[in-house]
Amino acid sequence: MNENLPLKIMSPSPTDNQSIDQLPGHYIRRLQQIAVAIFLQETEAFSITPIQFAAMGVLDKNPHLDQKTLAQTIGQDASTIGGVIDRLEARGLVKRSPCVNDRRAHLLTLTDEGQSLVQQITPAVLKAQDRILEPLTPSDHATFLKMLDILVNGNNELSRAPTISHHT
Amino acid sequence: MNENLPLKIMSPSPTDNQSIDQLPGHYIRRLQQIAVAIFLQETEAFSITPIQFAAMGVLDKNPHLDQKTLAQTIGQDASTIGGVIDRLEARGLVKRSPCVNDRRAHLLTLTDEGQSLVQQITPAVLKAQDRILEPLTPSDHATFLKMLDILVNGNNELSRAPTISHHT
DNA sequence: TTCTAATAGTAAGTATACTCATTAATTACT
DNA sequence: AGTAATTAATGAGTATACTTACTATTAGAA
Repeated sequence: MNENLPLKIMSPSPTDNQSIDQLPGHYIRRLQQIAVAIFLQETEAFSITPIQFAAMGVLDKNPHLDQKTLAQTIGQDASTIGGVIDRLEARGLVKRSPCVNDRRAHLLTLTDEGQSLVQQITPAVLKAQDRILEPLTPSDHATFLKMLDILVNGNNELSRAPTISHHT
Repeated sequence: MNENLPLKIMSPSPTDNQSIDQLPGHYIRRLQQIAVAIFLQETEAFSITPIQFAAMGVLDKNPHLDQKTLAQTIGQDASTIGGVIDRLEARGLVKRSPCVNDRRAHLLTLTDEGQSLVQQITPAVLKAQDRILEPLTPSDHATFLKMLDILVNGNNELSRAPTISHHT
């Protein structure tokens, strides 16, 4: 009869269904969306994405890094980082230079403009991080970060782009 | 002199730099990558993505949902869900039918094949969720999920695709 | 009731994030 | 030394995930 009524008219909250709401994967995805949204809000004036900032932050501390090592450092696929660097290079924030020791590799360095941008944007990035955790009590911040660390490092080898380990 | 040496030769661990490792946003992104990787591993035989499963799971419990409501339910943008449904429809798992009450809207329903797939894949999905949390002690599972819930719901309005609330 | 505002869905554009395949260069092995 | 295996980077292809703009439709207000 009312077969073609949109459900929201009959039931205002399809979120009542349990299967989605209880899956950690779903919450993790939502939190990631929110973290990105907050980051973009706080850094709006700079037109920078979280990944672009992560890449520039690593290059700021480690100039002359090759793309592969940069990708591993921030937990990224080699072919993803290529596009990220393309965009940063197009904006004049990063420079690719040939590596004399390995002519396959390109070494990456921040330009002066790139270094300046990292300095300018850092306070906004830190504020974004605070805002993400704000709903938790201060004492829970450390607990949550600790658990994130355990989960990421405990599952590290399962990721498609495992972060470099020290092999001590 | 060694200006063009790749850094990994000079220093085996660019991950030593602190700025990235301490940012919760970075850890959240890494955990999301890992959660997707585990999901895809466990459900490999079905060629389904986390978002596709989330959409089908909601439609399984709530047939005749319109796209907008579905998108809000799983915390997704309206234009993203269009492509997701396109792909599910192309595989014959979901059917779009016109809504007689609102000719702008399309109502979504799982096909028999879609329902069957949800049933078949659910155990693998649940196993994937367990694997994500495995590095934590069992008692920490609940704590972590509780914190995720606080963070997601506490920041919900900041997301680009806020989940429907009940307006009680 | 007609004109306007809001809404559902789509489309185009950008940016991750992965896959597999390819190319070029290097390393390892015979 | 010469061949084989490995590696760094790129390119094509797919799938989120967002933006703004656009169309069609509906709802509301003068």
